[in-house]
Amino acid sequence: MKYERTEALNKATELFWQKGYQGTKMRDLQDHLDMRPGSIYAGFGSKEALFLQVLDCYVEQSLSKIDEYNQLAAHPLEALKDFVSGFIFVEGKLENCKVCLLVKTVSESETSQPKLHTHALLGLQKIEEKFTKLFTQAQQLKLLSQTANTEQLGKWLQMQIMGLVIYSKNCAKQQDIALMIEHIFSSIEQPQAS
Amino acid sequence: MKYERTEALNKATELFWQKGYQGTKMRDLQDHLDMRPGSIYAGFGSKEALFLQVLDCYVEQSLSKIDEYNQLAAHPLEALKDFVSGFIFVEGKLENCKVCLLVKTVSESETSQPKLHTHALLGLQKIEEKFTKLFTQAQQLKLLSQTANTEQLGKWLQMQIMGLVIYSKNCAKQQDIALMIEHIFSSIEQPQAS
DNA sequence: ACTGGACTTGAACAGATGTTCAAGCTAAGT
DNA sequence: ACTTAGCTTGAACATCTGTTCAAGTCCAGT
Repeated sequence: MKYERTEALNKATELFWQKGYQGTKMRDLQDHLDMRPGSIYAGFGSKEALFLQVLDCYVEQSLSKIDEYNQLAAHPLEALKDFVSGFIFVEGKLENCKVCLLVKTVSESETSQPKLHTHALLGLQKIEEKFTKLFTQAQQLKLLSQTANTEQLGKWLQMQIMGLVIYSKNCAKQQDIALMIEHIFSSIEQPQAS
Repeated sequence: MKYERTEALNKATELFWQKGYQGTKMRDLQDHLDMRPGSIYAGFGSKEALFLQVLDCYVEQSLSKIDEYNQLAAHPLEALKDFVSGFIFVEGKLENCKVCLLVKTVSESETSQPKLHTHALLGLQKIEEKFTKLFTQAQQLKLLSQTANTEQLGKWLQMQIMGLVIYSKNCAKQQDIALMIEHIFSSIEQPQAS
C-alpha cells in the first residue's frame, strides 16, 4: 500500500494544483484517485489533512529537484537558473506552467484558511532557505561579490519566481518571459549594492 | 439608489478581496452588504455577475489611482514608484497589504472558472498598458534611454508587482520589501539592454 | 385616500459537498 | 476450511450554498 499511497498523493497533487484547495471537490478526488470516500478518509483523515500532506510532498519534491539541478549544473547559479526555467517552461512550453501550488495556496487561503496558509508559508520558507544556501555556495566559489547579501538574494529570487509564475498566465509570449529570466540572473551575477 | 449601488460594490470588493471568489459565500455578502438575497439578485444578477462588476470597478479605480499619482508626482517614474509603494504599504504598513484582487483571481480561477479568469486577465492587461504609457512619457522626458523598450518595461513592472504582493504575505520585514522596490526602480532608471 | 409600479424581504428549495459507517471483501495465519 | 484483522465500498446524512418568488413595503402621481 506504500506505493499506492505516494501514487495517490501525486494524483491528488495534480488536482489541487489545477483547481486549488476550495476548487477541488471530494467527488473530483474520488474520481481522479479512483478511490471511494471511505478509503480516502481512512488513508488521509480529511480533505484538509490530505491537502497538508500534498503540500509537504510538494515541498520535498521541489527541494530535491533543486538538488538535482545543482548536481547537473556547472555551478549553483546555473542550477538556480535551470530550476527557474524548468519551472516556467514545462516540457519546453510556457502554456504548461502552473502557478506554483504554494503560491496559489498562500493567495487563496490568505484569510479564510489560516492552517493552510501557515503551512504553505512554511514550505515557501524552506525553499527560500535552499535558494540562500546555493547563493552562499556561489559566493564561496567567487561567483558573487564577497559583500553580496545571500539571504537578501534568496528573498529576491523567491519574489521573482512568484512574479514570473503568475505573470506567465497573463502573457502569451514565451520570449518575453525568457528575457525576464535572463534579466533577473544577469542582475544577480552583476550584483548591485543590495 | 445610484450611490447605494457603488457603496454596495465597494463593500463587495472588500469581501471578495479578503476571501476570494470561492471563499466568499452569498451569506457573507448578505451580512456585509446588509442586503437580502432578493435585492442582491435584483441589483446584480448573480454571484458571478456581481464579481465581474467588482472586477471592473477595481480596475477602473486602479487606473485612476495611477493617474492621480501621476499628477502629484514630479515625473512618471516617481508616480509609478509611489503607486507600487502605496499598493504594498497600505497606510504605511506592510501588514495591510492584500494580494491584488486581479492577481488573486487569476491564480484562483486558472482552470475552474474560465469566465472570471479571462476577465481578470483583461483587467491586468489594461493596467499594464497604463504602465507602458507612463514609461513612454518618461522616455519622452529623457528619463529613460531612447532605445529602452517601454512595452517590455510595462510587462516587467507588472511582473514585479505580482511578485511583490505575493511575497509580502510571506515576509515579515518591511525593510526587505522597501529594498526590493528600490532595486526594481533603480534597475529601470539605469536601463540594461532589455 | 387611492392606485400602480418599483424595490425589498426572507423563508424555502434544489443541488452540491464533506463526512460517516455498517456491511462486504481479501488474504495471511492456523 | 475457518478465523481474524484490516482494508474497501457506496449509500446515506447533515450541512452548506446559490438562487427563487410570493408576499410585503414604500412612495410618487392622481
